[in-house]
Amino acid sequence: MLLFQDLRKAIYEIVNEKFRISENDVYLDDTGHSDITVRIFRILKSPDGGEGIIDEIVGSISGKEYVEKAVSEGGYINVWIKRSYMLREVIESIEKKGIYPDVFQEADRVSVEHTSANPTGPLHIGRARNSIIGDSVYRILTRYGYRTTRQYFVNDSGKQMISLYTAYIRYGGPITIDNLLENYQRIYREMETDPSIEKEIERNIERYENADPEVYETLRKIAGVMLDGIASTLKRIGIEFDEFDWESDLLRDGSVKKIIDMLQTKEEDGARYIEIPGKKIFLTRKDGTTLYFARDIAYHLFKAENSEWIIDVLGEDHKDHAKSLDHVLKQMLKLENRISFMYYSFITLETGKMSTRRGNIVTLQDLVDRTYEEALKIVNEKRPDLSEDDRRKIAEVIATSAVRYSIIRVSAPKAITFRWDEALNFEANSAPFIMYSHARATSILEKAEEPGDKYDFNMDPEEAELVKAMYVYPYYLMDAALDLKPDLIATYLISLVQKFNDFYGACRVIGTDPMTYSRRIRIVKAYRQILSDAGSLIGIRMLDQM
RNA sequence: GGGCGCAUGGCCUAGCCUGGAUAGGGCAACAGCCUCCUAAGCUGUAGAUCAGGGGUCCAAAUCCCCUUGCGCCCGCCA
Repeated sequence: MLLFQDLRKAIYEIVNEKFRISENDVYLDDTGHSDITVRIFRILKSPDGGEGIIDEIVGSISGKEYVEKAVSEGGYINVWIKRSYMLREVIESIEKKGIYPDVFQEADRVSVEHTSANPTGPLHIGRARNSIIGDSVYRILTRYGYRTTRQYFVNDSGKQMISLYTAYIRYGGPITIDNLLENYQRIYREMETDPSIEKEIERNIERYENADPEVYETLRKIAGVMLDGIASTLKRIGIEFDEFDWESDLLRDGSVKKIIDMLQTKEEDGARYIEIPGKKIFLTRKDGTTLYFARDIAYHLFKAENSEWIIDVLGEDHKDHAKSLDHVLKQMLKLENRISFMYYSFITLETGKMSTRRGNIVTLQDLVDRTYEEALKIVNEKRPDLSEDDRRKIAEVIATSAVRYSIIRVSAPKAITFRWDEALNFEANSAPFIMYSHARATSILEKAEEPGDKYDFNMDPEEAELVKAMYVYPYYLMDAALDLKPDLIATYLISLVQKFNDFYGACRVIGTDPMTYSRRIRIVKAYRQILSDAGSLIGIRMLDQM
């Protein structure tokens, strides 16, 4: 089986044999000039290049069985791949293996750590960007053939968490998300005028690190309730974890202490720190309690035991932290695992930054709920023929897919200003736009009879374009996986759906002659399969009707 | 003050790493398309000094430098 990337490589080698070029000079063209373009400015300019050699190269490329034609135009050789070849590759893979492509297989184990939000309150949409990016990366790498583990590092021993605990002790009330959150916001307000609170928190940190069972048990219970809230909201949009790794476990089994002893620490007022180029990094406070950096080193060494490739999804505020961490792990501790940090910019509201402590947040829960209400309204309008239960189920799938799509479609380094009207737009460039085409494709197949075994390749232009868009899927999958760019899948999906919509408008399936019918049914089946495959990578669930 | 990131039609966004053929989409606007597989769709019109300036190159949205604006960081917080 030759995928697009194999063809590209083969053509590169043909050209490179005659004249040294860069691999980047052979690329997927999406401007309509060709399928694969070879840039030959360098050859034309060269004294030993020129027309003769170009003709020879064009001749060799034309000779390949999958090449429709190759022509030199201006500074390019435009290569067209046979659509029949593309169609056969896609259809055979799907009919024989049930999936396209089926060739990816990687030996390495990958740890994807994402979310890892302090369980001090419900997840807001800024934090949810972390989860959505992380889960998409997990899905893409898994599809690409890696053995992946999703990990959440639960901070139950930092100052914020102890503050939450201290607030609970001071103000009481039930251990519920609402009450704990109210207490948490209250303690930060009162801390401003009452310095004794700070002291109380410090004492509790010390008690916690010294495994005072009273503090430990209550705090784990509090963290558990908060974490359950976060986890169940995430589960609603299809995000789950393989492991919840608790900071306090690393504290209790001595691994944090071991790390601190291993490093060449210096002291200042009893606080231990290390020096890396340009800065001091404190690992402990003067009272001996540990700091996040120390615990994070221990955590990364823990992850490194089971994964060759460690991926952290982090907010842009963690860039310096991660850079220092990377230095310590690789330079000082000689860790050889591959480590990738993915950064994303924040989501802000039109009214400004979000803050759990101050309470001005849009939670993921709010967003999904409101998106669901909006989706339900539209489904009720469009499909009064369906049962209420069906309409609710459809609205739920639309809402969860739409929320994920609206966040993943923007590349990670770009800041997002959240606007309700944009979040609730279900037209083109949204998950419902993608899902709708799946429902239409399904509808055709439901009405259709089984086609014959034979089909021909006399495709209309819109069919041929759709076939190319499907054939090229592995190429985008590869880029998204290796460059860690889940947003590429969103871009790909939209272009694929647009090609299907063109096909749908221009080409009848049902009621055509047997050979055409047989081919088009196969195309629609393949499309449906590839669409839900690619959609699932970014958490879009397909519906058979909507 | 130092560091990192971002800037593309009224609005949102792709392309930038790896420089090359008319800068792709979408929203909003305007004009059309349902006796035909779901109109959450499709077709067309209009709209862009690719933040500004300089440089490198046969060729710059893309690479380099400067400037401006915005976001983030510079804790014995995480």
